[in-house]
Amino acid sequence: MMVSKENPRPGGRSARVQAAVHQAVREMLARMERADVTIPLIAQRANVTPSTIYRRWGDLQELLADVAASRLQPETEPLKTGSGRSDLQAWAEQYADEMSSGAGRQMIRDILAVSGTANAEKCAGYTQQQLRVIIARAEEQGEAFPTLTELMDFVISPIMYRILFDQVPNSDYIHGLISRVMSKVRPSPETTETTVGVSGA
Amino acid sequence: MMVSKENPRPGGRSARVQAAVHQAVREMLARMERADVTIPLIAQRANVTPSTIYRRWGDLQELLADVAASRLQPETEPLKTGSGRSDLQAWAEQYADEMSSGAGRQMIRDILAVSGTANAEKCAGYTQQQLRVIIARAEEQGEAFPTLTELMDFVISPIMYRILFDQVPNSDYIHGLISRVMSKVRPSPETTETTVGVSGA
DNA sequence: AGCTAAAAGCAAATAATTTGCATTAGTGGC
DNA sequence: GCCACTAATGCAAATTATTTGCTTTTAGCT
Repeated sequence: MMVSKENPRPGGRSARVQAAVHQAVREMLARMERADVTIPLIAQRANVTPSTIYRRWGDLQELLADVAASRLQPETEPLKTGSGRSDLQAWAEQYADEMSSGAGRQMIRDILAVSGTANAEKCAGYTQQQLRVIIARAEEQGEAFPTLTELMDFVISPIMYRILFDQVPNSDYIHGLISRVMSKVRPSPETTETTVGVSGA
Repeated sequence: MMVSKENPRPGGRSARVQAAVHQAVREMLARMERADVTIPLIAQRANVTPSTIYRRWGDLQELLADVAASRLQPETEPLKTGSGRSDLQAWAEQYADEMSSGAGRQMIRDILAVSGTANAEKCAGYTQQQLRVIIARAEEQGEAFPTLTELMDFVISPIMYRILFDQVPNSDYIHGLISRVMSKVRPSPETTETTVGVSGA
């Protein structure tokens, strides 16, 4: 059988505890200052003993990262808006909005704060999944379209950098990124620049 | 007078305490597991009482972020290698190396982990400072060269994204990014795409 | 030199974290 | 379906980190 590598024993109670703790964290993050969120308080709200949380997650950072990663999982496919390009524009704007909101920003930070990269990779994986859907649709319709690597490098990365280091990217900025990456598409049938591809997976 | 906005009273003792604490943190990060670095231990090594650290920095995360930000300040100008492009290539490779090393990665994470964006902005500011030097040199020699915004968006951002979310960028990858951003230079004298510029500062 | 207040030290009080042991409740064998 | 097995949780004591009121030191100023 093997349900998954994680949770050696995912049956009833463990799952309930995990759900209760996650929900407690989400509620508390919504209702109070993040600095006031502590493991003992979370435990109390989740009707769980603190040592359970310490044993399962280790510390607050890891727990917050775990919760954030699960919240960043997209629940819907990118909207169909008519063309690959406009799908991309609409999706990227929503992505930037969600990520640059106070809550979104904090979730990314929580994910990046822990030393293990598992959550961060999961997060990037979600993004790539969404982009692949858009790419596949565009190609199905015969549109020339950037590769996944190009989109990650020249649309997602600049947006994320600004969110993390600078200021929030607005809609015009995103439009500019997309214009630029689209204009590069199909520069010539066989061409230079195979060096960019590193994508893997 | 007004020495700076920070440190209302930067004279002798405060400065000594700050230096001792910073050095203690650097030494401990070099010598032990980060999970074992605690404020009481830092205080002991710096010959300072823990409450001093708590009052000045608040908590361990803020202290680590402060130390990391000060360590990321570049100490030298980008090397001159002959052309703007090769300056950029050399500098970007070194930047990526430093940032993707275990220590560099951790410093970025420490900086991003705190809610205030002051340290993150400082860090991005350092990068821009270095790039401006390269740009100025290139333009002085009449080379066509990308703008600061273009370099941040299409060279730095992809590198940083990979470091944070994915895997370390290698030299070929960076070369590809630079080729691409250079190939876009001077598409036409007066041109479209004024929408990309948001740089500020 | 002397005054003032910011910064640091000290120690007691509070809160978080760790840990050993007891209990509960999934999982698989029968 | 019952039983044995063991992972996961609960509980409470011990440890460690953090906060806080008060005192002492010392930089900055006149």
